[in-house]
Amino acid sequence: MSDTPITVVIVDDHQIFRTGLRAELGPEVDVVGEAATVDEAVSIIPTLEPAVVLLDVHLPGGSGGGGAEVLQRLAADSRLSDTRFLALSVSDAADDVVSVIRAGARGYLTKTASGAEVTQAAIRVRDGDAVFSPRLAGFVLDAFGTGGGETASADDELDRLTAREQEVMRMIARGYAYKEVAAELFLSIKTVETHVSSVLRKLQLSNRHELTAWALSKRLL
Amino acid sequence: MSDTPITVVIVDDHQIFRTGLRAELGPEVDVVGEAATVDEAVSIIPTLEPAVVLLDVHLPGGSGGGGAEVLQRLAADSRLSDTRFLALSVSDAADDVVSVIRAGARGYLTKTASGAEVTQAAIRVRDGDAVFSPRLAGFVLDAFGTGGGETASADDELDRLTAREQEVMRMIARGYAYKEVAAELFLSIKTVETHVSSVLRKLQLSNRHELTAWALSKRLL
DNA sequence: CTCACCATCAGGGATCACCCTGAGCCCACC
DNA sequence: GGTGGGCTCAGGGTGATCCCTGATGGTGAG
Repeated sequence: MSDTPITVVIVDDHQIFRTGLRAELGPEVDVVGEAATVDEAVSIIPTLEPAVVLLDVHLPGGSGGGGAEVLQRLAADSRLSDTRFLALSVSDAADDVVSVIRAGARGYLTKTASGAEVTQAAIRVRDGDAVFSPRLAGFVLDAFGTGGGETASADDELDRLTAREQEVMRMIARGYAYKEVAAELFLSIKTVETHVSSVLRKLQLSNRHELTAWALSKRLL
Repeated sequence: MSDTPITVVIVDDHQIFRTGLRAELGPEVDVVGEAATVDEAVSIIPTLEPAVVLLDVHLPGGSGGGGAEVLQRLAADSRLSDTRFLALSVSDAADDVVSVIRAGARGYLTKTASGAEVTQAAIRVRDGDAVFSPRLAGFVLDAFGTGGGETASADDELDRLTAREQEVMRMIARGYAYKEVAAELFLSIKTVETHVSSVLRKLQLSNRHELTAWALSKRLL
């Protein structure tokens, strides 16, 4: 515990929530920046080098990966070796928790938490603890406890897709026609076809309906 | 538009959000009370008689009915004949919107709205307008708009499908190929095609992906 | 009985989905 | 400077999807 405030960046797409969080956080923390989208977060966090990032799980922007995408895209940044991420979400859905924790978050609070609770959680995360909302604690132990060392399997398949493939995959899984994807991403239909074929082959699926089911099961939509 | 501020009650289970909303709302509104649960809301709103209630759709307490339950339990209260309800939610799910609007809310904003937008919406709702987030507007018109007095109910479209058409529709919406449906129901592929065409025409949809989305929105899968 | 509606199926055509091969470009890595 | 991978696009093909027209037989209402 140092005497200087903990520097914090708030990442949330709701302006009202960001304002409320700023007001509710105690003097132990110093909000040095805010971001409302995945891209904004990826842009400002490395320059601000905060001690803790309060990260909303459901975020617009980027390629649709939400808070987990922020973690993935910043994972390799050496400037952030001392930065901890604390996930905040209205959701207590198992898959949301698992994906963001797998991506590197050190804690997970639901937005029912008070400002004081978030403040204390930020302090504990800064000091290396992992913090979870009480009713998630047991569940988290279930999900990670038995699994020993490697988690591997879950995002393994997704990681084998390139960035462009993931982008196309999400739209196809949502039911967009090839021509719609092409128009949206400024590609030719043939390029979209190529990406879709790659995705289906890599995931060992045979059509877009199986892809939709797969994406739903992985909470990618 | 009067010169006196609009009296407002905020109903939301997140303290941080309530604080943020208070801070972001403009001087045109005067927050006279807050509630965090269904029961609290039902208790305080009749005594405060606010002009507008900003009502979260997902609320704890009561019998689990969320914001819609608040509306139902206060519907008969004569003290609230001049009180308007404006729903706020992180969700833009069709069912959430429909249920709370049916229960009597005069508008629906997603929590991505800024404080200024909420302020303006509160003013318009107080003046009798209905206010919806832009991307919900079209959808709401679809669900309620064309029908004058009657909402014509959700099952109306479904009832227009024959038994066989519904059977085929469910399988198509689940992603079955025509030949698979044909094999499962002991029909020729051509018959399946006919039924699918009828379904799409009756529901004014253009392909199986829209059908899947439609069926999901109606919870038929 | 007639008429409307439903379920069944066919032919034919337009479009879309998916696959395979091949190719040019850029960029990072060795 | 070659080598590999990712992104882009094309041609050509097969099967699936969707629409339109048209036909048969059954069934219940008037």
